[in-house]
Amino acid sequence: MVRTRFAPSPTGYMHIGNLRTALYAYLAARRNQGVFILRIEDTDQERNIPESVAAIYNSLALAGLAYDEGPDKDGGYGPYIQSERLPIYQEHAQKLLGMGAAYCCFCKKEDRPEGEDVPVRRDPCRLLSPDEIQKKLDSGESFVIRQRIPDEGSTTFTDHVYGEITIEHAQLDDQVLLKSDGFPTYNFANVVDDHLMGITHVMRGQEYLSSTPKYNLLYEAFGWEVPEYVHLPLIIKEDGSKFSKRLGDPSFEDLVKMGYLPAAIVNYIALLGWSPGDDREFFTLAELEKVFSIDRINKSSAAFSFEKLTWLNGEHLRALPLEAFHDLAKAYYPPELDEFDTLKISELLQVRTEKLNQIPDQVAFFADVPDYDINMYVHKKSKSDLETSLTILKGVMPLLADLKTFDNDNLYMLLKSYGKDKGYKTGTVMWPIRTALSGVPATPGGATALAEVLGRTETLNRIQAGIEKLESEMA
RNA sequence: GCCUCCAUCGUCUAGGGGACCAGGACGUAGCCCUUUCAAGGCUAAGACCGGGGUUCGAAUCCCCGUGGAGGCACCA
Repeated sequence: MVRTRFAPSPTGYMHIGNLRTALYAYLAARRNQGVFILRIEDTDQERNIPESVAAIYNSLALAGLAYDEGPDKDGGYGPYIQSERLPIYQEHAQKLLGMGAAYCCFCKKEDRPEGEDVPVRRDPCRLLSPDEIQKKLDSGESFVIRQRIPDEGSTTFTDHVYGEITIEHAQLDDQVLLKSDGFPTYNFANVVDDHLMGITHVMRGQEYLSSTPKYNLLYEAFGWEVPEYVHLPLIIKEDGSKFSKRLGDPSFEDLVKMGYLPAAIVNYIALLGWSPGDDREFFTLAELEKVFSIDRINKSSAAFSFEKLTWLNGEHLRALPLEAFHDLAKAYYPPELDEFDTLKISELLQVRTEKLNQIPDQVAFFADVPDYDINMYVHKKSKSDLETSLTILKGVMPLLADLKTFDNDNLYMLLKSYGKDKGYKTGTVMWPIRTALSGVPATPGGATALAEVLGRTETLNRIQAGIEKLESEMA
């Protein structure tokens, strides 16, 4: 039985790399009919940000990553919040102390050598005699519990992504297991909980690769089975730097606010570091659950491309049923659009929208024709100039007023044959009409589609306004 | 400083000794379609970091170099 977990610490927002770790852990579980667990790692009292727990739940829900066990979903392995498991860590730390695999350290935090190039350190407290330790304990001196790393030898493990890794013990610090405030460190809590919760596959960022032997030493000290490791490559920005909230890089929730569909984001990040092996790129979460496989995860870090995400978002938008797209688009329509058939507008928009938040700009002209330059009537490819525009707008007015059924098909037939009669190519007729109706160079849909949405009255008004503009400004 | 990892088009990637004068996608350019813009179709430019091996044969295996990244906290 495969059991995976997503174990975020509530210290900020859910960034892209976190979400992908969650996604892969989720997919690995689903793919193997396993169990996906959410565990909150709130062991850092200082960095905890209570609101970010809500962000975690929200992001997971948005992404559709449903967990089988978690703080609000007991599966018999709880509690699933580390701050509620303190006695468990205490007990296990004592066990380690008893075995000599750990020791008490009374050094102060400030004693640690400063600087960028900190050498591997063997703590002086290792050498304290039992008497000395007892004396310090009795005097109430604060202390931490450190792991006793063997001086000699090395540890080798096999990672599913990176293969066999060997680290010399001399490279490993005597890391702190239990802090002086009684809280465990990530390193310790993680090992204890992963074992107690029966995690079979530990999925986490590549940054843990070289400290993994410390974890294995702990597993071995307890006599526990070491889990399978799946270390994931980093996600970076296109300039090679890391994502950083400080520099304004968007979180998952930010991306959603920017008009990206959660489904598209999930699809995109699934592809950052993993590929299906064929040329397919469009996947729903349900489809990913069927094809995901750990052994197709890549080793090298991947750059996040907003351009490609935007394209994929467009693909997802277009794949939506019209009604679903409409429901999403509605939120971006200005209130003035209510007088029109917004479903029809959505239909025009769907194939031309890559990001939801571009919609307001795309539809602004429906509410109001902007003040545009008269030269917008000039378009070489359509063989449109000021004179033809004026002539055509005037010539077309009575025909539009008389048209029985004012819809796209009939408008198109009418205007096309008008052009044929007068010796204009269709584009020459359509250009000035579309311009008069919109006042913008690019519109979602052509002249007749816009006219249908605007309706006969508004269409005639706008064309009349166009005629007047041309007449006054051509003089 | 020490340790570990990584290295194919600008970007995401396929490739795991011969099927590769390296395939797909985004982006870019051009053409087609066309009622503007999109969408769609077609085409083009664009990469195996360098050097040594191993082999009949290397993008694929090994070594060295170079470049990049990560780790070395009472942070996770």
